[in-house]
Amino acid sequence: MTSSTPARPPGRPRSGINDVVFAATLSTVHELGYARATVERIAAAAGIAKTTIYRRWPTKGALIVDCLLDAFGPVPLEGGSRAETMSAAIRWVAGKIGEPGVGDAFAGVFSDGVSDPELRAILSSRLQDPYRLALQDALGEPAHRVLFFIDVVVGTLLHRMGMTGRPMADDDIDALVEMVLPAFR
Amino acid sequence: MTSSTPARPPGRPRSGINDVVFAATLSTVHELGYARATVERIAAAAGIAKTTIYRRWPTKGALIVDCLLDAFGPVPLEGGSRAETMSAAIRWVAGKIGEPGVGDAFAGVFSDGVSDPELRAILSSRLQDPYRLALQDALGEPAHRVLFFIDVVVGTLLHRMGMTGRPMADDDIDALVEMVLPAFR
DNA sequence: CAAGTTTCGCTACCTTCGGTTTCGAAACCT
DNA sequence: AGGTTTCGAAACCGAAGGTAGCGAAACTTG
Repeated sequence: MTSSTPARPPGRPRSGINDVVFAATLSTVHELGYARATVERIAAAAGIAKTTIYRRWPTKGALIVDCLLDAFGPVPLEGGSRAETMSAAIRWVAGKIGEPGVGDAFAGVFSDGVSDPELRAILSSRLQDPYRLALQDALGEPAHRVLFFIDVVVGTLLHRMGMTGRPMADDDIDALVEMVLPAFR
Repeated sequence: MTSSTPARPPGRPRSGINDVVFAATLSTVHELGYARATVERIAAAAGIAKTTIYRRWPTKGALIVDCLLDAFGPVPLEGGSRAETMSAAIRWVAGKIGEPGVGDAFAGVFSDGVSDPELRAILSSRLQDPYRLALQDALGEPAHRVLFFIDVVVGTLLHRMGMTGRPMADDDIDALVEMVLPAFR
């Protein structure tokens, strides 16, 4: 059973700072915006060196994606009607995007991906795919329908965030839910 | 009547290169992506000096916005039923975003605006507002409803473009039209 | 305790890019 | 010809992503 207790590798162990870095990332992005939240500033806010960040994440984009994965966590999909499941998912992602720093970081890394195919691949495979698969399973919809659903919901929320700098208000989220549900009845 | 013939100002006149610059911008963005389409490369593609561009547009973002204004032109809103008007507007913007370079440029400048309030103001006032006002007039909807309509349509199209690198396919545009229309009946 | 291994912090550095400055040459009007 | 403005070219600045090198710190194993 040596493989099940994979004896800690030699050398100095990594300090458990991922959570600190994620928190520093969100707060820095929230305070300064995505572009001014440089890796150096994030490192300073986390109380570590910039090189330590680059030792763990290959690029700023990868750091942001991991940070978003940590911030979002799993999508809540407890049983209920299809309409309830979809409504809950929409309100959940809208709430997350409204949390301080999350929406800015999301919109920022999404924007960077527009002109960076490698980042786009990371974004698609690490961030979008897990939720897409969970939704396919919960809703019994084919992949392209779920991708369309994600485009509409996330696209709308990010467009509002990007144009106004603020998350979407609750009554518009209600309108979004009421518009999307009939299309997937 | 001296004011109606505003005697050309003295000095060397500006050469008529705006159209050349716009074309060079779109083709460069299309070939290299938004981030790699540097002002220097755009200028080279247009056969002019970088400083000439900065003499006419204060920032890269302002150049892109003017380029997009030129590329989009006025939204076609000839009379017809509300449904026909909205459907035509959706398909028109989807087609424009699908033109080479336009979608990339739009998504890129939108992304930059996320962390640049000044650019966001330019984007909102010069690009979004004219179309919003035209739609308010044509549809008889209040501002916040038209803004929601724009968030949904443009947000969805840009999210698809940003995640896949390609414009949305026709059948998904059909689904978008069929989802949006009942919400504005 | 000593050797070996890995991570950490720090500093310096490279490259790219947006944007500015400077200057001489060209184009236009009077 | 003289005045005014634009153009192209080149050098330059500052910010930011990302890298390299080094000594010190933190572990494991003998």
